[in-house]
Amino acid sequence: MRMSDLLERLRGRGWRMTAQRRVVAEVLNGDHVHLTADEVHARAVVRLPEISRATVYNTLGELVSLGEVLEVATDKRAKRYDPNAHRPHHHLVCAQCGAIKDVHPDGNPLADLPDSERFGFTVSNVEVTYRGLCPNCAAAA
Amino acid sequence: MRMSDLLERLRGRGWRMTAQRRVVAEVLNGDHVHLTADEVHARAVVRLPEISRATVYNTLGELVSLGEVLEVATDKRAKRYDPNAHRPHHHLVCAQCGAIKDVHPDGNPLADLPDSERFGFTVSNVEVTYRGLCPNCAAAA
DNA sequence: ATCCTACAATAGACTTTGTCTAAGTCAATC
DNA sequence: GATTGACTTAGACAAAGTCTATTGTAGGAT
Repeated sequence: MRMSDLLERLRGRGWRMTAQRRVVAEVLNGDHVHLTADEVHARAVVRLPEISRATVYNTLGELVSLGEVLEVATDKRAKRYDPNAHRPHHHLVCAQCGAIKDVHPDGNPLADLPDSERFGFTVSNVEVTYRGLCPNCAAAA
Repeated sequence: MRMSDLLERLRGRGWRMTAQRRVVAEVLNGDHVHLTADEVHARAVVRLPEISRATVYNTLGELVSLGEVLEVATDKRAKRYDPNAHRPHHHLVCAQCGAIKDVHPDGNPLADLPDSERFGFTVSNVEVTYRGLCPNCAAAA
C-alpha cells in the first residue's frame, strides 16, 4: 500500500485533506507499526510542531471508523494503532516488554465456535492474542 | 467452588484474612461475573462502607497473582475481573452494549500457531475474543 | 483570485482508570 | 494481652482519553 493510495482513498471518501491528517496518515504508514496514540502524536509533532493531541485522537478515530487502521488493545495500557488493516492477522505479545508481532495462525477460530455457544449473538469477528516471552526477555529471565 | 473453599485456599497461601479481603472475595464469587474494579468496589462498599478503592485494587491484583481470578481486557475501557479462573474459557463480547459471555470453542489455537510464526517467542497462553451483537442490540439495530 | 462556510484544529479543562505514599490499624502469633 | 509487620486508608498523583468553546482553513462558489 503506497502512501498516495491511502491519501487518495481518504479523499475519495470525502475526507477534507489537512496538513494534520496527512501527517498522521504518514506516520502510520511507516514500518513502525503498533504505535500508541501518544507515540503517533510524538512522531507527528516532529513534522508539524503545532499539532494537538486532540487532533491525533480524532484522526485516529476516523481512520479506525473508515477501516483503514485497526485498534489493538493487547495489553491493559494504551490502545495501539495497526495500519495493517487490509490483511487479516492476529497478535503475539511479549508479556514482559510488550513487543507485538503480527501472526497468521492456521485454522478458523470463527468456525470453532458452535451455535450452542453463541447465545444468539451475531458473531462477526475474532481476535486471537498469543502471549509469551520474546527471545530477549526469555534470555533475561 | 464454594466461598469457604476460596477463603480456605487463600488462608492456606499465607493470606492474612481481613474483612476487606473477605468482602472482595465474596463479591467476586456471586454470579455477577466480569465486574470492573469500580463495580467490585461499589458492591463491596454496600457490605463494608469504609473500604477504600486502593484496597480493592490491591486485593484484585493479589487474587490475579494467585491465579484465583482472571483479568479480562475485552474492551478498551476498564479491566474486568473473572472469578471463573479454574475452567479455561474464552469470551464473546457485544460490540454495542459490552455484555460478556464465557464461551468454550472447539479446537486448540495454540497448536494453530506454527513455529515459523513464533519469532522465537516462548508462547504460553492464548486469548480468543469473539465480537458481535447480542440479541438485544441486534434487534435494536 | 477572492470570499464563504462548514468542517477541522486548538488549548486546556475534565473524566476515567489506575498507582503510589505516608500514616494509622489490626490479625496472627507469642 | 502485647507486639509487629502486614494491611488499610485517604487523597495526591499519573496516564489515557474525551469534550468544549474558540479559532483556523480547505475547497467550492463567485
